[in-house]
Formats: sequence, C-alpha cells, structure tokens
Amino acid sequence: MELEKTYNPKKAEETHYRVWEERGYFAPEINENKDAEPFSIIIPPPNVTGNLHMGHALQHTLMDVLTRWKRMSGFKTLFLVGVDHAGISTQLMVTRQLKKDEHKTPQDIGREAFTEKVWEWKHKYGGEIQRQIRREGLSVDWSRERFTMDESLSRAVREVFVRLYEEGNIYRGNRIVNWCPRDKTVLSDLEVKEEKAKDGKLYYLKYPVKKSPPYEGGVAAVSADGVVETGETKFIVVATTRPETMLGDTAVAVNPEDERYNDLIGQTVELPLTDREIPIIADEYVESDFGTGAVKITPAHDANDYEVGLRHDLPQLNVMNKDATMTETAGKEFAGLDRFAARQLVVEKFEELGLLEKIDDYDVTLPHCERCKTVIEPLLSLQWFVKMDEMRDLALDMMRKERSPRFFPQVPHEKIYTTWLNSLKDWTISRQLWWGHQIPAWYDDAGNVFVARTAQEAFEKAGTSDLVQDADVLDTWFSSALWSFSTLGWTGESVPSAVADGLSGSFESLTATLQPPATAGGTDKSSDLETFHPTSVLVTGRDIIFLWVSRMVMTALKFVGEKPFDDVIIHGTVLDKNGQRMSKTKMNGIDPLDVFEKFGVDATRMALAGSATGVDFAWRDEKVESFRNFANKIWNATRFCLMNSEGASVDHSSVMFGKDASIADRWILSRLNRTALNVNKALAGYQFHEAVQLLYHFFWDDFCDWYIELVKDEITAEDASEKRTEARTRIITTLEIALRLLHPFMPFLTEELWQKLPGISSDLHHNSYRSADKTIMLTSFPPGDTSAIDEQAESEMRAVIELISKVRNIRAEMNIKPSDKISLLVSANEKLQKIFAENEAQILKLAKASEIKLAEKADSPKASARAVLTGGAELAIPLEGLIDFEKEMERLENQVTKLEEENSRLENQLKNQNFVERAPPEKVREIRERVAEIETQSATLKQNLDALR
RNA sequence: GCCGACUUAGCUCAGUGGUAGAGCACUCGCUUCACACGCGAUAGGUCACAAGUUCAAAUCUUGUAGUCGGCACCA
Repeated sequence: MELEKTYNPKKAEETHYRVWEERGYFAPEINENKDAEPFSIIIPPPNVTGNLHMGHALQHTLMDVLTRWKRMSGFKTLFLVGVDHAGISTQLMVTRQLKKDEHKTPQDIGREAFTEKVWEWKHKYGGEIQRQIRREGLSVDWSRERFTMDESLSRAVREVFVRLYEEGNIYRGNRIVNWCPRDKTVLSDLEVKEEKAKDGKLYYLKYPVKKSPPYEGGVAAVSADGVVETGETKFIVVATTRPETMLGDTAVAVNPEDERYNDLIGQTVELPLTDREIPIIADEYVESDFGTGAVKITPAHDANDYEVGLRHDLPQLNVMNKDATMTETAGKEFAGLDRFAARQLVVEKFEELGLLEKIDDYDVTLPHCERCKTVIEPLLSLQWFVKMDEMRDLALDMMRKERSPRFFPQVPHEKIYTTWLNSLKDWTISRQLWWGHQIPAWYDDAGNVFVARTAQEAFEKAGTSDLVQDADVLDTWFSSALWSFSTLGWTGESVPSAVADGLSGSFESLTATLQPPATAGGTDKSSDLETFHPTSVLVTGRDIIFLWVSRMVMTALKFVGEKPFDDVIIHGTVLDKNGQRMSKTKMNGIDPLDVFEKFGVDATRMALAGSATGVDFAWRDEKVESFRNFANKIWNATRFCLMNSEGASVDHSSVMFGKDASIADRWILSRLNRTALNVNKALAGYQFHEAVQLLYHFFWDDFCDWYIELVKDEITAEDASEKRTEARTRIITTLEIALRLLHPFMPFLTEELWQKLPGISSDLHHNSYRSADKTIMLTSFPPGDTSAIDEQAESEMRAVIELISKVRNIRAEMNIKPSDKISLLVSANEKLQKIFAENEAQILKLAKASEIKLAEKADSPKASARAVLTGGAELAIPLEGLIDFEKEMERLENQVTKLEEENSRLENQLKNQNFVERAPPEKVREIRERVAEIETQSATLKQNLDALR
C-alpha cells in the first residue's frame, strides 16, 4: 500500500465523521467503565438561522480538542450540542421570506400561522449549522441534541418563570425601556449598543416664563445667567438633543442650588407649540454647569426624566407611538409624523416663533438596536422584568467564597464579571415577538393576571377558562440562561440528590432559596443532570459573558443549587488581516468553510488552537497554510513508514526498552514522553497554543528531521532481518503514539493514517472502549511517562546533532558541493568519542562525510576548516585545495567575537560582588561553568587562527 | 468620565525576573530514492518611551505616548 505523495484532506473528511457518528463514538455511553469520571461541555448554542463563522470555528475547535483529549483519557465524555431559537433574528428572517414569497406580513396571516411558518422554516433550513458542525469534526453527541424550544426546555422555562413570579422576583410594570421602533419590540440593556451619532446637535429652546408679560416676538438677548429677557418677557432656556420630545414635557427642572434660577422655582412656563403650562421644579439631578442648567423633563421618554417625574409627581405624557411616529397627544400638527420629521418641524416652529436660541454641534452617542442598528427610543412601556438581586448575590457569593467560575484567562474577565454583577439592574424579559416562549401569564376580563405552568393551571387558578394569554414572548436569553441544566433534562420536577438532601455546608445562602422537589425521585433524563452537571468547562467569547455566562451561573445556582460549570475559557476574537473586527457590513469576514476547502479542516483547527488563549489575533491564511504543510509532513512521514513496514506492526512493547538500546531510540522515546507530559500539562491549563507548538516541533523537528533520518538506513535496508523488523516496529509504534497525541487537534488526518498502520485493532483502545470497533479516537491518550525521560540520551543526542550541524555549517559556508564527500577529524574525550563512534554511520550520512576519525587529539592538516564543540571537543575538516583561508579566518574570528562578547558580559556579572553573594548559588555556578566552556572554546579557536596566519 | 488590555525580528504572534523565541517572508545552497506543502545553512530585535525596585527587568512598580476594548454618562 502506498500513499499519494500529497495529502488531500477531502477523503478523510468525507468518510470518518459518518463512521464515528454512526457507531456512537460520540455518546458518553460508549464508555464501558461505569466508574469513569464524567467530563462535559455544553456548546454555546448557535442561532438556528446561523452560519458558521470564525468565532464558532475557534471555540468549537477548543471544545472538541478538550473533549477528544478527555475521552481518550478515559473520561465519560459528553459534548452536548444544540441550537438557539434566536427570537428576533429568526422572526425577521421568516418575515422577510413571507414578504418575498407571499407578499404578506405576519399580521396578515396571524400568530398561529406565522409560528407554524417559522417551524416549517426551521425544519427546512435550520439544519445548516448542524451540517457545518459535522464538517468541523466536532465529537458532539447528536443523540442528545437540544433546541431551546424543545418541549422539555420549554417546560423548564415556564417552571422558572412561575417560580420567580411566585417569589415576587418577576413582576410586570411600567418602566422606561429600550424600544426598537423597527423591530417593534423592547430590548434589554445588553442588546443595545452605544454608537457615536454622525452629526449630533444640541438645540437650545426658549420657554417663556409665565407671570411675566406675554412674549410678542422679537430677537431675544441672552444674558450671562441663562435667563433671557426680551423687553419684560422672561425665558428659561433648555438644551436638548431630541427637540421633538418637548411635546411631552411636563416640567422644567433646575438645580436647587443654582442661584440663577432660584426665583423661578415654583413658577410655570407656557410650553410652546402646546397649550400646556408646566412647572419649574428643583431637582438635584440637574447639573448646573451643563447646557443652560435648566432641563426639560419628559417623563415618558427619558429614563432620568422618568425618575424626576416620579419624585415630583409629574404627569407622564406619551407623545410617541411604537413605530416612533408622534401620537395625537403630541398635537394635531405632529400626530403621525416620524420622530425625525417631528424633530425638524419642532425646530422650524421654534425658529418661526423666535424661540430657537441656537443649535450647537454636539458629539452624542446614541443607543442603537444591536441587530438592526436603528436608533433606540426610550419609551414608557408595560413590560415584564426579573429582579436580579437575589440571583446576583448567589453569583457574587459563589465568586467570593469559591472563586467560581474560574475564568481563563483570569485577568481581566473575573473582575469584569464581578463588577458587572455588582451593578446589575432588573432584566427586561418580555419581547413583542411571536417566535419564542410565550409568557405563561393569562389575563381575565378585569385584567387580573394568572401566572401558571400551563393554561389548564391558569384556568384552575382563575376559576374560569375565559382567559387570554399574554401576547409577548420571553427574551431568547431567558431560555439560554437555563441551558446548562435544561439541556440535561431539568424541568423542575426532579432535583439532583445532592440538592434534595440539602446542601453540604459550604454554601449556606443557597439553602433558603431551594425548592423541595415537586415530585420524588428522578426521571431518566435527570440522571444526565446528576452525571454531567456542573459541566466541566464552558468555552465562549467575551461578548456574551454578561448576556449568557453570568445568567447561567445565576439560574443554575438558584434552580439546581450548584454552579453550571467549573471553568470558563474566554477565547479571543478573530480579526481580519488588518486587525479589524470581521463584520458583514465591512465585508471582511472570512468564511471557515472556504478555509476548510482550501487547507483542510485539520489545518484550520491547528491554526485556531495555535493562537494563544483569550488573545485577539489577526487572521492569516499563511498560518493555516503552514499547518496544511504540517499535515502533509505527517502524511509523508507515515507514507515513509508504511513504505518500509513489511514485517512490522504496531507493538507497544517494542518501545519499552532499557539503556542498551541505541541512542536514537532512547532519545526519541524520551522526547515523545516529554512531549506527551507537556501536552497533557498544557491542555490541563487550557494552553492550547502551547500544546500545538509542542506537537509541531516534536513531530517535525524531532521525529522527522532527526529520528527518521537517523534510523533510515536501518529501516530501508534491502535485506529482511530481525534487526530491520524491530527498527520498523519501533518507528511505526512511535508514529502510532504521535498520531494519538495529535488526534484531538487533527482528528481526520490522524484517523485516516492510523487506520492504515499495520497491527492496529481495538486492543489499542483505552480500557473503557474495548468493545468498540477500532478507531484512533478511542485509543488512550498518551499520558507521558516520567521514567522514560532519558536525560543522558537527550544530552548525547545533543552532542551528535551539534557535530552534524557544525559540519553542515562548514559545508554551507565553504561552498562544498553536496556531492563532495569529506573527512571528519574529531578531537574529543573518551566519552564523546564513544557516542560519536556509536553513531558513526548516521553522522557520515547526515554530514555527507566519507569517514570520521576520532582521537583524543586528532592531527589535522593546516588546510582545514574547524569548529569547536561543547565539552572541549574539536572538529576539523581537511580541505586541501578547497579551502579559502581568508574566509576561514573570518569565520573563526566571527566565532571568537561572539564568544568574547558573551564572555565579557558574564565576567562582568561575576565581578559584581553583589551578584556572587546574592544570586542563587546554582546560578553563579552555571555562569562559572559557562565561562570555563567559553574560555576553552575560544582558546582553541585562537590557536586555530594562529595556525592559519 | 471610570476600568482594563496591548505595544517583542519585515509580517502574525509566543515568552512574564536570570544568555531574546516560533511560523511565514527574506538571503544562500540543494531535482539527497517520505515530503519542493520539501531539505540544509545564514541573516534579522538597545523587547514603545522614561524613571524606579532588584545582584539581575522584555518580564515587577510608576509615569508618558500610541492602539484597542468594556462600562457609565450624554439635558
């Protein structure tokens, strides 16, 4: 069997996933060890409308690496997958399609028909993200796939809603909320993004003060104190960025300490463009040095004004409709006008009346709808809210007492998370949409509200079935907040035994909030909850720490009585090659699927995992390309081993040998185990890039560049022999172990190659997976064996590598043709001579030399190129006729210079009495040893130089 | 306004007290029988700037500049 010369990832990517999935390798049930420790990850559910982007590819890769690593390490592993119903996005998408296909609006067809359409849409097109997840190679358990609107998850949503309501933590109230006039729904603070307005203006409006003579036109003069006098008419000037809201003003406020306005407090102004008279009030909220120090108060259209209004018992005049057109209340001339048209008209009218004092350019940041970018309108509206105080305290206690969750990187996320929790406000949870979990509240004719888990329950509570359910749905993040436990079967009916039994000590504040189990015992589903909750680690982006991570912590603590996850990995953002955020509007996004096509999934995974955890990084195709090359390197190394595998098979006893084995074998085994130990360590600390670097360099540098080359002759020997078979077995076994180490990162390539190795079977599987058909993904992940670390072999191999490298250097610098064989004269102590002698064949081959002469002090002709080696050894290459004496002298001089520079730096250190006294003794010793080594080497080099002169 | 991160080779990035690292690009040499997606050999950095702590600072502290991010305010 011979492999193609170049690895083409297509075939592997098309075949193995299906097999893995079909054979159930992804499900935790594959683990036959009933005592296996669980490991679980839940995927941050992508939107059902979503397409894979680089952020997904990154976080998915990290999760899959961890899952595959843990699975291979014998854990009972669950990687739970699911999608989010994504209320607004999905509703918008289907609305658009409805308009396009049938020229209808959702209102035209009605709620029931519309939601049915959305379900249809979901069944038809909603599977894209799942296909893409399969393409990525994620070892997720599809048998447990969840959707936030599954019946069991919806039950959990209703249960949580009802419980919070019954406790008084969910309430319905009139508040100033963030209203998106385009999506026509309320949004939570987190779904609003502040953005700089392009041409912000601050308008100064003059309100005539009553009790002064009526204003009769004319240009007003501004006095320094902000009160304007024209003739006898007094004005108070207010500054605003939203003039149209003046139509809903119900007061003008000044700071009580502000002397300019002291005498006006208690008076009234005649509100222009209306027939209303509004009071001038004093409130601490007003800052005297901003604007004119006088503020128009519009309680129904501004959060601060709302508060002021409550304090002063002001009327709340709503002048704006849900689509941001003006209401009748705004006046006949304005009713029906869009808010921006109304703004213009108000300004014009003020100007006509001579009441517009001035317009300043003004940098304002305005709230925008995160999704549709429309300017948010603060609006007084009746909505459902969650009081967060109690749950916030649970989360804060958890952080304070147990430092949980552990964030990676801890800085700055732990602090950001804590700070945010500390200033948490009530959460607006109702949404004016049809797609989502309809709020489980029913109303009777009298407007009484009945909150219940089901309509039936509501009817019972109300004593009538003549009820209407609340039309709104819940914020999508409400169901996402329950994701850690709702996906594992929690519906509020069963509670894990740990909770039912009462909490063991450490977290007393929870006890009070726990509900007794509604029904005794658990369901089948709840065993997942017991086994896999809390989940092991959450991998997500920093943009949803508040939206999602914190809320999962709060709801899990409150409703399950335990944290939702131990660790939270916050990965970085993938930027474009110019360091800009990828966005649809900038058209600078890179489609992971294109990258998969071009370089393969495994190379992409390596490139993503190879970027430091938590750090933003600019996307570079070149990086993936280098891992594509790496994949090809692995392919070809395997190709080489397979071409020379006759008689051999994977046999782990072949790499259990003693000190009598060859240096190369002992060395590669030592390197392999060192790599395995370090990779495990790196993964345990979520240092993915560290693991990638270790694997890359082990495989390429150690295994390919040195080990294969060192044992090549033995392996490719023409005549079959026991020795050859043993060497072949050793290399193929080493390769097999290396492939396992690579598997979590490069699942397709490693499976493809592993399946081709001679002698593989499910006997190689981890003990927990012996019954499964052979696959690399169920072999045991090499833990690394400290006893296989062979310092002596590593140091001896360093000497061999140094010798070969020095020869190559001389060859390159002296322009010796590859075809020219040379002689090596090596002066060295007995120990080194022995090492070189044992590796003579390899040294000759790799240095392209015809002979090597070893001696305590070798005689070398003057016409030689020379180098010094560690341990007092010298290398001379006789180059009669070939040597360029000038060049050789220059070469030697350069080396002397380098050594002397280093020497003087070290000598200075040693001269410093403080260093010698205070630095750790071993540090001082190291430097003394190094100085001695340098002195030997440079003395030798100088002798050589003298000999040339 | 408050908080935070970052600034290291041409580029993208590791490294966080003890002699500056990788990949790519560059230069030179190789159709060496696994791989030119390759092999071999070089070159390239006063680790943003300034002060301080220390025997020793790219690494710790403070300040400055630039870049980016989060939060708040925004009449």
